[in-house]
Amino acid sequence: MPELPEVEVVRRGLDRWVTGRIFADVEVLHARVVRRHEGSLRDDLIGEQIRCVSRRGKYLWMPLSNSCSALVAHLGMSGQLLMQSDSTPDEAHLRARFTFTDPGPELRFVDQRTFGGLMVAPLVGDGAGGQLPAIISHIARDPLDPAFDEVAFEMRLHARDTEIKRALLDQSLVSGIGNIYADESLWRARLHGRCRTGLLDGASVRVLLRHVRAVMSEALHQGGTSFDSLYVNVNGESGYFDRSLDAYGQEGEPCSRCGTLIERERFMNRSSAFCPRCQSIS
DNA sequence: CATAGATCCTGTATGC
DNA sequence: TGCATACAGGATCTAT
Repeated sequence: MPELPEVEVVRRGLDRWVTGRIFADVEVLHARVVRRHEGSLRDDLIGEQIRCVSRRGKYLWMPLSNSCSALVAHLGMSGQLLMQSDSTPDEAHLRARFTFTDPGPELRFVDQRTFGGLMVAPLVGDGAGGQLPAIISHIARDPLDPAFDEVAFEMRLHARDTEIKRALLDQSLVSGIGNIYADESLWRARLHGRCRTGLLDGASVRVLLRHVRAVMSEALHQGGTSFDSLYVNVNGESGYFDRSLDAYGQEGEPCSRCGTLIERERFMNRSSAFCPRCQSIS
């Protein structure tokens, strides 16, 4: 599942391979991929040059040379952005193809479950001298963003009456965290996902954030190694970071801290893995 | 308004 | 063997 580290790996790859290139053609092979786009993606992109590749949380966008809009991408659950030679056979779940005016590789969007999407959207100021697509202005900065406001996050978290895991997954509070890194961060912080946010003091929140940053940084560091082919497997099965997981997917395995068997419970329509002994609910 | 739950989607794994 | 069901979950929409 692509969360912040995986999306950042993709961003770095795209930045190197598509920045400065000009769209020659766009082929949408599955209507659902552009369900949030009004009009023709092709018409809005042909002739536009990509200025750079940016990211906030799990969203990617490529500002265009018209200087007022960007191609926005979200990988959803299973999306991949791949650089491929035009002679490479189409992938089974190829949803969109972007070709360029130069002879370099084409860009493909492959997405088995079609939770991902593409759209061209207007850019607005981000309040700190930068720009971001208006459509994602509700997405909070992520914990690796230098402009992430830790104190403001603490206050918003404390004011909220909900469970801490739900809050971590709320992209309008803090972005980039998905089910895997939420479980890992909570395990490291010895917090149960159902712990109420109102019970956490500032120190606890800071410790939790420190673990969020650490686990994401470690995953990002390892993700860099599989990057040469410009292929990042984001279907949750491959996993260069799998060996480092202490909670996610570890149901029935002994907790690497105390030996108690990791348990799993359904929560928010998804699985939560945790150590029933280490992780406190209050 | 804030929070909780339902929903979309398809390949893989499991159960009978 | 074959069919049916459960499961994976990010973001958004709907309900309370």
